[in-house]
Amino acid sequence: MPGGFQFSRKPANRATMLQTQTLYSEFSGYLAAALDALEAAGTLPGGLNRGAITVEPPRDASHGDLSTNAAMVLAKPAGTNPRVLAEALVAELAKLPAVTEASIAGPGFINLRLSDATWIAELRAIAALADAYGRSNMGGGSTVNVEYVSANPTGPMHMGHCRGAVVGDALATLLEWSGHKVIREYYVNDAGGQVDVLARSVHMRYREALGEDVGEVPEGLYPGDYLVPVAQELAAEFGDKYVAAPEGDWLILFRTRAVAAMLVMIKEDLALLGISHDLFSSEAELQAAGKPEQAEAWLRAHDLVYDGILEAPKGKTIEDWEPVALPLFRSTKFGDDQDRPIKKSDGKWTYFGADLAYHFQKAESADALVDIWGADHAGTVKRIRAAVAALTEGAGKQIPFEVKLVQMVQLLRNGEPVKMSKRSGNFVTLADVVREVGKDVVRFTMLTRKPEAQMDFDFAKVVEASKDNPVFYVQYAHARIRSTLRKGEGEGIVPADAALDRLGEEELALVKLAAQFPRLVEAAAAAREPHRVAFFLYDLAAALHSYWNLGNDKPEKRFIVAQDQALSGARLYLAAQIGQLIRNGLAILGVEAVEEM
RNA sequence: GCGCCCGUAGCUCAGCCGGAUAGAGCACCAGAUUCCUAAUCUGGGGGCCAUGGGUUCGAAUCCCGUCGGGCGCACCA
Repeated sequence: MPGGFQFSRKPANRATMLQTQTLYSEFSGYLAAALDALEAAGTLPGGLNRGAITVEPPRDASHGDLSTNAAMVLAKPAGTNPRVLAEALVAELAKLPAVTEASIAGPGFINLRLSDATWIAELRAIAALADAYGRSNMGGGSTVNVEYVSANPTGPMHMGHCRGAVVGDALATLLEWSGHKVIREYYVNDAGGQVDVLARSVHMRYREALGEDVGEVPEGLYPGDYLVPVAQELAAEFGDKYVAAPEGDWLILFRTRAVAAMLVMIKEDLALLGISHDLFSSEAELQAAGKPEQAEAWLRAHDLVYDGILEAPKGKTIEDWEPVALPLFRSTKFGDDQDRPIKKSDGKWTYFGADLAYHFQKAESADALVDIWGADHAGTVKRIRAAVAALTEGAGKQIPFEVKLVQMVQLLRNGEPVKMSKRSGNFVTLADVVREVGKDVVRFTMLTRKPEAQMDFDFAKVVEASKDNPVFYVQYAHARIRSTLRKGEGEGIVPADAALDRLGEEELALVKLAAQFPRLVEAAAAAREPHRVAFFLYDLAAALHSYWNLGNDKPEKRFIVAQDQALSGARLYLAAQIGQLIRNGLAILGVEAVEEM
C-alpha cells in the first residue's frame, strides 16, 4: 500500500526521543517504502536482497543532498536496466514533501535535493538535542570493555605509550556516544620478572637512601631516579632492616610498594592527558585467584592444551637450543606457526598463559572486548584471539574480541630519531611532552591519522609549529563563534529561531555538513576509528572559517547584520549550533573547546 | 624464512562496509584585513593512487602475485 507510510519529517519527535535515527537512515526508510510500492505495483519483483543499497551524501555537493545506488544494485537481479528502474524510483521519491528534486545521473545514481525546510528542521534538531546531538543507541546498551595503556608498572609513562592511550580513550568515548556501556580497563602486569627487577632497583635506591654509595647503577636494573622517593619512604619506615637481608625477605614488600608507587605516577601522567580508567586489574590477583588454572583445565579438557615439546623458534638460529617439555596451547590450529607455552619450565605462568585467563575474566562482565595494543605485539594476536574464542564459546557466551593495533610512533627531534630505552633511563616522558605542547595538541595530533599507519612525532616541529596544528584551527572556529555570540549579546541580539527561513544557501551548506555528524559518529564507532571525528571537525571548521570570510567582502553575509535583528538572530542561532557541534566532536576526542584564543 | 601493518601531490596525511572529473594541510605562485579575532579566507600549478593480474555495471578501496618500508617471531613483557 504505497500511501500507507508517512513522508513528513517530525524533528520534534527525533529530538525528544533521542533515538539513533539520522537524516540518512530516515531516508533509507522512505526508500524502502518506495521499493515496497514498486513491488506492490509489479514494477519490481519481490524478495530482492537490499543489503547493498546505500543512502548517503554524494561526494560532490553539486549532485544534490542525498544519493542512492538502489537502481544500480537492484537492476541486475530484477532483470531490468538501471535507468528504467531509476525512473520508476524517482517517480515514487519525488512524491516526498521533503524532496524538491529527484534526478538520475551517471550510471544510475538517484540524486535527491531536499527542501530548505528539511535542513532547517535538522538545525532545530541540533539545538534540541544539544550536547546529545550525535549520540545514538546503536550499541543497544551492550557493554564493551576497552583495555588500553596497560603499560608495565615499572616507571612513568613515556611517549611510546601515548598513541595507544589517546586512541583507546577516544575510542572508549566514541563507543559511549554510540550507545555502549564502556569499561575502561588497565591491565597491571605486576606478576612478571620485570616487577622483580623493579623491586631490586628500589632496593638499591633504598641502600643509597641509607647512605650507601651505590655508584653506577648496575646493568639490568632500572636507573631512573623516580624510584628514589619510594626507596626513601621504605628507608624511613624500615631503617636498615633489609639492607643485608636475603632477597626473599624483602622482595615481595619492595615489589608491592614500588608497583603501588609506579601506579600512582602513571595515573598522574594519564590525568595530564585527561585519561582515567574505570578499572585496574592486577595480574598478581588474577593468578592468586587461580584463574589461569581454571582456564588451563578447560583448555586441556578440550584438547587445546597438551604437554608437548617446545620447538626452536623459526627463522632464528639459537645456538644452545634445547627442546623442553611444557604445557602448550594449540595455536597452530589457528594460524600460528608454532604451539605456544602457557607455563614456563619453572612452573610459573607465561605472559600468554595469564593473559588468556585475564581475557576470560574480562569476558565475564562484558559483551565485547577491545584491546589496544602496540604493533610490536602483533605476533601474539592470533593465539590470544584463538584462546579467547575457545574459552568464551566454551562458557556458552561467544564474546567478540578485537585487537586494535596501534603502530609505532617514531620520535624525532629536529629530524633525528630519539632513541628510547627504559632500561637505560633514556626516554622522553609523556609528562614532559604534555607540559611542553599541551594536552590538546598531543591528543589531536595522535588522532589525526589512522592508528594502523606509522607516524613520526617530531618534538621540535610540534612545539615550534604548534600554531599550525589542526587542533588550533578547530578551536579557533569555536572561539570565533563564541566571540560572535558575545558580541551579539552585547548588542542585544541573541540566537533566535523565528526567522530561520531567511537562512540562505551558504548558511544551509553549513547545516548540511553538520547533519552528517550523527552518521559519522556511528560509522566511526562501528569501525573503531576515532580519527574520523577529528577529520570531520577539521572540515566543519574549514566551512565555518570560509563562511566567516564571506563577511569580509560582503557585510550582509556576516553573522551580525546591522539593522536586521531577525536575520542576525537566525544566523546566531546557526552559529550557536555549529559551536555546539564542535564541542560535541571535541568532547569525543577529549579536547577542550576554548572560548577565546 | 614466516606472520601482521603500511605504500595516494615535492613533504605530512584523508578518502566513510566499491560509486560519479582522486581531496586537504605544508611548501611554491598570485590575491583578500577602515570590519564579529588574518591562529582566517580566495584562486593557481602539482598524482600511471608502488607494480602486474583477477572479481565487478563500476576498484585507490575487495582477492592473488611482485617490489619497497615498518614491526614481530624463546620459557621476555
